[in-house]
Amino acid sequence: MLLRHPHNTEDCRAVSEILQRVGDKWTVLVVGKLGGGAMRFNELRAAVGGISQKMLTTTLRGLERDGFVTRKVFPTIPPRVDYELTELGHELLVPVGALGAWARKNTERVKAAREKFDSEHG
Amino acid sequence: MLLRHPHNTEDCRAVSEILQRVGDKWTVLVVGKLGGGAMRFNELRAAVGGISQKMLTTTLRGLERDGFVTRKVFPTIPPRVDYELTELGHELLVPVGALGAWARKNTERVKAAREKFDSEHG
DNA sequence: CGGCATCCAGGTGGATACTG
DNA sequence: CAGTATCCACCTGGATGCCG
Repeated sequence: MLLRHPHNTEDCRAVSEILQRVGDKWTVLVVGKLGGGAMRFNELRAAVGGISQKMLTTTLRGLERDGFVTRKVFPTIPPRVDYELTELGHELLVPVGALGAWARKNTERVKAAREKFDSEHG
Repeated sequence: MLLRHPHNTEDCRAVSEILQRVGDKWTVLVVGKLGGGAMRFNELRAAVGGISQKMLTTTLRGLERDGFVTRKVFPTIPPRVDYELTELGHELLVPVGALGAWARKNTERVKAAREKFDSEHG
């Protein structure tokens, strides 16, 4: 038998947890932007676009806590804070990027399925 | 080469959308269980565990709408409804499984990072 | 500049009751 | 058995104001 995708409960829970972790509104957008190199707080905010100050702070704190980004404070006036992906953060981008590639490749199929479903169900 | 991952805004949005789509509380659990083959409603509910009737219905409807599962009704008494992954659903499981594999492989690193962060930040 | 504190609207999901 | 309908607690995230 081929090595199939895992479908026992524990593995599914692990998958579910990581997906919920990175599946919030901003996390992958922020991580994606940081994939290009270190950025300052407001620089990152402008690059992501549409994110509130509160949510960028919250998102970055969570990523820092989990070891995906580092936070470097320069005690200057005005203050400067740099955020950068860790090695772990870069590694996370690999499977996330794979999922993204799948998504881009199959948007049309999903869109077609939705239109079919919606037309059939009033 | 630093540009291993896509980090332009459009790609990140696509990734973000699919992650939010499958990043809800139950979707991957349900899809994961269905990866083993077709299942009836209550059978699936017992297999997933802890999911309410309402949420299983909602989750399955969403998956059906997007073309990830099929719903087959047998007009018997009592009624019987089978749910099964489509080809698209099976394909989705590949990148999702990859992310899950990454998650299982790195839980310890994340856990260690969290403990370090929490001990340093009161 | 890069935060934190507060308030609040909307969405998510659980509990319960009812139905063909 | 496999739903639908309703109510409600909680959480996410946006807006605003203040601060070192």
